[in-house]
Amino acid sequence: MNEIFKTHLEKFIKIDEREFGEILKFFRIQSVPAKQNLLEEGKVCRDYYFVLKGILRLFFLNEKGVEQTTEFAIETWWITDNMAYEHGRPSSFSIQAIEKTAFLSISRENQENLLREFPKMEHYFRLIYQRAYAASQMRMKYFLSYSKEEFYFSFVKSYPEFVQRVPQYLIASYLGFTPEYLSEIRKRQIS
Amino acid sequence: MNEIFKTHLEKFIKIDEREFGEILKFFRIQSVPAKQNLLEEGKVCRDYYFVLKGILRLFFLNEKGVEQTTEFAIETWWITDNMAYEHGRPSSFSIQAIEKTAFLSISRENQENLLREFPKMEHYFRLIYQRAYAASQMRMKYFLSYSKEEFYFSFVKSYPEFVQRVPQYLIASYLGFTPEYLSEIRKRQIS
DNA sequence: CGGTCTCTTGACGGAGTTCAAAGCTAGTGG
DNA sequence: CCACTAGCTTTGAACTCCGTCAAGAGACCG
Repeated sequence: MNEIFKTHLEKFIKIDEREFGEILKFFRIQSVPAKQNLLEEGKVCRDYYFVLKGILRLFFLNEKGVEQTTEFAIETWWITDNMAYEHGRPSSFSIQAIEKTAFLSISRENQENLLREFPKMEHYFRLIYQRAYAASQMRMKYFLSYSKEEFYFSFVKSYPEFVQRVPQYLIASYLGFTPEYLSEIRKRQIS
Repeated sequence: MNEIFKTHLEKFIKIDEREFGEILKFFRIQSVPAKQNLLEEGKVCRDYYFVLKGILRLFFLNEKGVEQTTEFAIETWWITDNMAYEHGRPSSFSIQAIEKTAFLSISRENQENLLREFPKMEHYFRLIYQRAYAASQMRMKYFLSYSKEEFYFSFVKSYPEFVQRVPQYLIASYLGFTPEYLSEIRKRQIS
């Protein structure tokens, strides 16, 4: 399972077996069943998660008490409440497994030590954050430029795997509208 | 003017006068009047911008030909089309000065060389991207949890300086609605 | 003081929400 | 392997937030 992480790292940095072993020591490997929470809104956010197998989602409860999903993470994606993680503060989000999920986790202290000891990991994380930020910048663009209907179809086209693996009401939530409206959109397309 | 950059850097890394001089060589310093573009949609995005004095905005033309602003940058903020910058591709956005603006710019090749030569700058940029990503994650949360009216008032509260310095129609655009509706919201509040 | 850019007003329409109920599907235990 | 149940998806009707359009009122600049 750890091989997934090694293969992923090698896309960004050169790394040998011994080094990888040293790096792994900073992480914990865990596995949770579907529906289980890794982090709960209001609790201090200590860890950053890397998905090895499965899907996680990030969400919060809006004022009506409805869960609002804002991010998914599949294999080789990182996920956390970054603001809370960085400042060691209570989280504004919860994180939950959608499928049975295996993942690595690293605490902020461990991450700091890791980056100090392995400058190539500083390089790696700089690239990871840079890409994550670039992706979220584009997401905001799509969000503002498309109608909800166009937004849904562009999402399906870009991430067909999500539509397979994630229930529709979560996709609707992620895209910022109701499951009822998503159902209506889909009906239009089929006919 | 360069002192602004040095003071900013010192919040993240230790740096002496000689080193700062070396680092500065990777940048160009420029100044543009209000309304001038630094980057135009469709043209290759080569530079990353750091605002010393003034305000920049990032925007694109939607299908109706209306400018949609998605980001502002004031003093000590970085701004670019990150996706295009990273891949050296044509930009999906334009960047324009709102006020007369002085800024530093660095090309991607220069940034790569800078980070290779000064590992502490790799550390600096890792932190910058991490924060930018965390902020955009929270922005998405606000975007999805608030009504347009609440979103406007929370924005005014968090960034009063923007409301002072930026015309209302740009703020409306940034928040994802029309200047007419913003006007209506403001009328409600006053009465 | 003229002209252009920005902000306000109001009438109307439509995209998307809400609520309630029925139809499906998949997982679970017997 | 079937039956039951809980959770997910679909339907439809009423409603509302917000966009569109068009016109007027300020404000700022040369």
